[in-house]
Amino acid sequence: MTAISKAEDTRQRVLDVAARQFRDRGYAGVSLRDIADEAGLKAGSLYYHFRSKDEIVATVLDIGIALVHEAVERAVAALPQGPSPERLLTTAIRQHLQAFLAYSDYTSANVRIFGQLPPEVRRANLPARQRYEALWDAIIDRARAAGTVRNSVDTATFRLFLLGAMNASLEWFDPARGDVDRLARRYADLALHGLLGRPEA
Amino acid sequence: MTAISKAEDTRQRVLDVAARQFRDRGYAGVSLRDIADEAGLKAGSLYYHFRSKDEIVATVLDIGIALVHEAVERAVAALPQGPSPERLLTTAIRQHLQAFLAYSDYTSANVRIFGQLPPEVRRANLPARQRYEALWDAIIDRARAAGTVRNSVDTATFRLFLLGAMNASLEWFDPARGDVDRLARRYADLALHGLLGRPEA
DNA sequence: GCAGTCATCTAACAAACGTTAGATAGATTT
DNA sequence: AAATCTATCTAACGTTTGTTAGATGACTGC
Repeated sequence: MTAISKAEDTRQRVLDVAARQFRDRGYAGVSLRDIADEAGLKAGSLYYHFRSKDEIVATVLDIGIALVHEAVERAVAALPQGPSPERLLTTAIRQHLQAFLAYSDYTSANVRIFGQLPPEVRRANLPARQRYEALWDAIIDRARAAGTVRNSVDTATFRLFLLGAMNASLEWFDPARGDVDRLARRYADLALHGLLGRPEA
Repeated sequence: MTAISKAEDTRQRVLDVAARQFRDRGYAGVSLRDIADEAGLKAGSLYYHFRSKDEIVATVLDIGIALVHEAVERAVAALPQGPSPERLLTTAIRQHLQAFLAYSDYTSANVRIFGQLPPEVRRANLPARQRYEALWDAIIDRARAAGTVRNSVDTATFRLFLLGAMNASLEWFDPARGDVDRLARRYADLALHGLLGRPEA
């Protein structure tokens, strides 16, 4: 049995509760007493684990990005050499959606409340965001190198378009009632071929 | 000169200020004193114009949806008879993005803070949301009737995909520095033909 | 010039906020 | 058994919250 200290256990429970409450009611809409209540301790005790409310939300943000980043990076690295653009992007899309929706309390902090946080908190998490964007740009450019990507499509534009579409699934998709894999197949198909398929001349 | 009552003028100013502050700091992160300060009156005076803070945010939500709904509906109705799917969807996408970004303080309330609002406020605005979704489904189905839409693509899935991608532009696109029309052309191209264009057999 | 409506103000309310200091009980180490 | 460390609690702090009641001065219609 691995020795998990009581503090670490409590800390994790606090973060889980905080992430879910931030998602539902926003950063300012959740008080430390709300979090403490549901995590089974008193508001003052939170300060044994975190220096401030800002530090709690910053930790939630970091965890959310890290989980998705690792999942996508690992899956793409595990592909056989020289995958087709379809295979490469379908894999990245599936992994993003799976991780994103599996840890949706944490990831939704990044989507829903990032823009409402104190500037210092935002600033601290920007590097992690930019690294994840860079990962996607690299994936898209790798697909482009295989030759079948349309030249008229800009990498950053496509990345913003695709991540926007995927991240919005947080607002309506319920993994308990729908099949994430099927969603991923449909979104990959749309991202790669669009509503119509072949463009006109 | 049309006689705009002083009350109506103040009311509009309050809504403008409230929308922008909600966007930046969330619903609970903005106090009535914050709004009153920037609108040039005292917190208590807000109650001459609105019954509660909830009513202010509900009004902001309504305005945001109504502006975009009307813009898209009007532009689609003004198209010549029997437009091609490309023309129809490109027009709808352009209008959505133009209105969405032009009134971004109001529309971002719908995207950013809707999920964090008290359930009664959410419930009151659901019908307007559903009507806008129905408008898009009608547009997509009309394109489908023209025959060139791929059968494998589901209407609701495409609508969620596309609206998600477009609405995310709120988080990064600055109309003062970029060309909304160009963004619309690129997004329409991606939505219709994807990254690759023609799907494989 | 008077009455009434309009739009705003001041001042207060109880409740809730993030945060801190110091006490406390159980576990671990000496 | 004593001393230390760990994790939590209680109780309070000053500030801010949404909201209300009643006063106030400026316009409007007569």
